[in-house]
Amino acid sequence: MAVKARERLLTTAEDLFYAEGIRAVGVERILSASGVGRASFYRHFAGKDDLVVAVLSGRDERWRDWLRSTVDGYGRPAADRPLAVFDALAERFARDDFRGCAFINTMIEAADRESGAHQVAAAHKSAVTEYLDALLTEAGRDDHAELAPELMLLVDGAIVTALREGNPDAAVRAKRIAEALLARQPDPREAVRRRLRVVTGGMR
Amino acid sequence: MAVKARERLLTTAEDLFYAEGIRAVGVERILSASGVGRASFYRHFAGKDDLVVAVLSGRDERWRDWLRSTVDGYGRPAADRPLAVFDALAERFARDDFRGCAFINTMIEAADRESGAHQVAAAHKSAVTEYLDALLTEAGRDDHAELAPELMLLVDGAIVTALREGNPDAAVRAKRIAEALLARQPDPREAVRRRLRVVTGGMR
DNA sequence: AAGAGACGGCACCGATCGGTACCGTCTTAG
DNA sequence: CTAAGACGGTACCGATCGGTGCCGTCTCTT
Repeated sequence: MAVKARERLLTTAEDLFYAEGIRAVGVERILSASGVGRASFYRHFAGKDDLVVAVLSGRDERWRDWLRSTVDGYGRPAADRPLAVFDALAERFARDDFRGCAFINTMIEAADRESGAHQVAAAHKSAVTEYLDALLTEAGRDDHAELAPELMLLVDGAIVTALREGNPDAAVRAKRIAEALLARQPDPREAVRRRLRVVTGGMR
Repeated sequence: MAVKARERLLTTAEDLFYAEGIRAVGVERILSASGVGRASFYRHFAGKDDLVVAVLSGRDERWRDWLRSTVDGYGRPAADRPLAVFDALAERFARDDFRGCAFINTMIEAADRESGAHQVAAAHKSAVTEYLDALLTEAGRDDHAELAPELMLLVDGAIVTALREGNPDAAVRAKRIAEALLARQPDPREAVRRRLRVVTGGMR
């Protein structure tokens, strides 16, 4: 066996789900495309839902590894790395099989928030937000806690826009917005609060 | 007949499609929920695809009417109206049946760009972008042509984020980003180009 | 060489998909 | 009052959905 059945199922399903949507792809399609027998499929996975969760979990891990290594690969100083995220996105958007964010797509397709697929997708977005927070912190931004969700909104907006327009322009557009955001004069009241927090650090 | 069958089909289908997704809702569900007979459905619509396009077209028109009248209803000066869009969004996000943007959802669900549903959805987004452009122009922004797609990216980002987080916070977040964006120092080269365009206006 | 486990193929299940045909009823306009 | 048309109900169609069971083969390990 060149490649194990389980692996073939995962990669085939990931490609089909991403390209056409989870609901649009039946088990039969995955079986014939992967060359795996029907019985073997149900030996490896409890059912389609189980496969979906496994596919998304794998993609989550690999996607975040890709982002981290791509941003690191640019070799820019820490201060520039938050913006470099949008350069990485531009690479993604230019791929000819780009079909948006698999996790956003899943949260929209799997309307039920309790479903396993929906929760894996939600967890992915939280993890990426945390990564942005870390990048901002390493860049020395005191306002990282406010900026991270704002950058995340720009990331998701860029992804949806790129999908909608069918070209990668949205990445540079989002980067320009992020530049304006990072250049923003911090709210003076917030700044005072932050300074106080440092001075009284740890006190209660 | 209190309400005509066609109307009941459209409103019922719109609710179900928006709440659960187009693919997730079968014709049978729409029929039983609306109380319309199967034959009557196919008398009014060529098929499910036809119904989907009709539903989306209606929603497109009503959604844009709602946005325009809501923004106008705030009674703010023209200069503040672009930002008021995000106040309107906040109202939408707070509705308990909020499930994101029906058109983004459709473009994601209907992966085929050639499908009627996909194209209606794409046209909706273009129309909203034009509306933003008009608001910015009326606000006296020379850079309206660059700003409109940027605001649109923020709108879509806010919608997706609000859906993801399950609360309306993303609206104020996007508004703060938009404020930073509108306060941005215009690119001096762009400003020169704009000034030139005015001076040589209409010349060729 | 032999046994075990992984595998692909296939038949089959009930449920549901989108869609068609026909029929009796109810409303409405002339 | 009557004829026409809109309507709801139902039976039915082939196709596909997710899922189960069995069977023969192929490949490893011992």
